[in-house]
Amino acid sequence: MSLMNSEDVSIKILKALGHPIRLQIVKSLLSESRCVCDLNRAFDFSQANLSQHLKFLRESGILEYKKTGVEMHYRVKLKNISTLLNAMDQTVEEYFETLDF
Amino acid sequence: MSLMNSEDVSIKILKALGHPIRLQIVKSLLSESRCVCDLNRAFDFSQANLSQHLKFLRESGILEYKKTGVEMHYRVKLKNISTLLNAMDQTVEEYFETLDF
DNA sequence: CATTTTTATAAGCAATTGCTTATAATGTTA
DNA sequence: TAACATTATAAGCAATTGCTTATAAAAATG
Repeated sequence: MSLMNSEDVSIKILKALGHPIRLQIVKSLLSESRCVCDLNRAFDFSQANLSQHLKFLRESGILEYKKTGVEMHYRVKLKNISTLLNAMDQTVEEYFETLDF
Repeated sequence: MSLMNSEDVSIKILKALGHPIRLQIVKSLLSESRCVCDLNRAFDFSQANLSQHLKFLRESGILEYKKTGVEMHYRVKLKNISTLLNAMDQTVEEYFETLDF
């Protein structure tokens, strides 16, 4: 796992963000940390599915968590993800501008 | 295809970039446009494989091409991809800084 | 202590992705 | 025009991904 080079890390992060559920989770954690139960109430995918996506995001390095009693509190570990997602929004805006109609 | 909303576009772009070959192709096109034959010589994946990845990148909106004789010249259509990839590099840097050792 | 809440993980399966091989189509050149 | 160069696409298959259902473990509560 620590044998990863820069390119591996890039790919891992891009893959992690390149899924609608995971992107939604990350966005919802940008401003504040939340426990799994909270996320589970907010969205309507199954608990198992949510947990699996959280695992993926953890392993990509994007999220980290802290245990408090039974609850697991997740938050964004990489501050730069915020900048990255802003750049993403800009790119999407440009995408729509380039559409011929 | 034009029924895509912002989130769909984000996902499509992230998925397109989230593959080592495609990321490599996009990076190699950041500074200049190149024909497929050129890319085919530069990298060592099969012509069919290269062509399929180019199709994916075209359909994500990231690349565009122009036909000149038999040659197809590809280039980056979304200028913001450059900013996005810079943010990506920053994030990767942060990733390595956060590693415990 | 039995029950409930919170979370993770494993197993199984359908859907998607990615690659190879083969073929076709369109220009170019001898 | 025959051979070659450039590119795209289709078919087939293995590998990966994503979901559901089921189960387990740990902490909180009655």
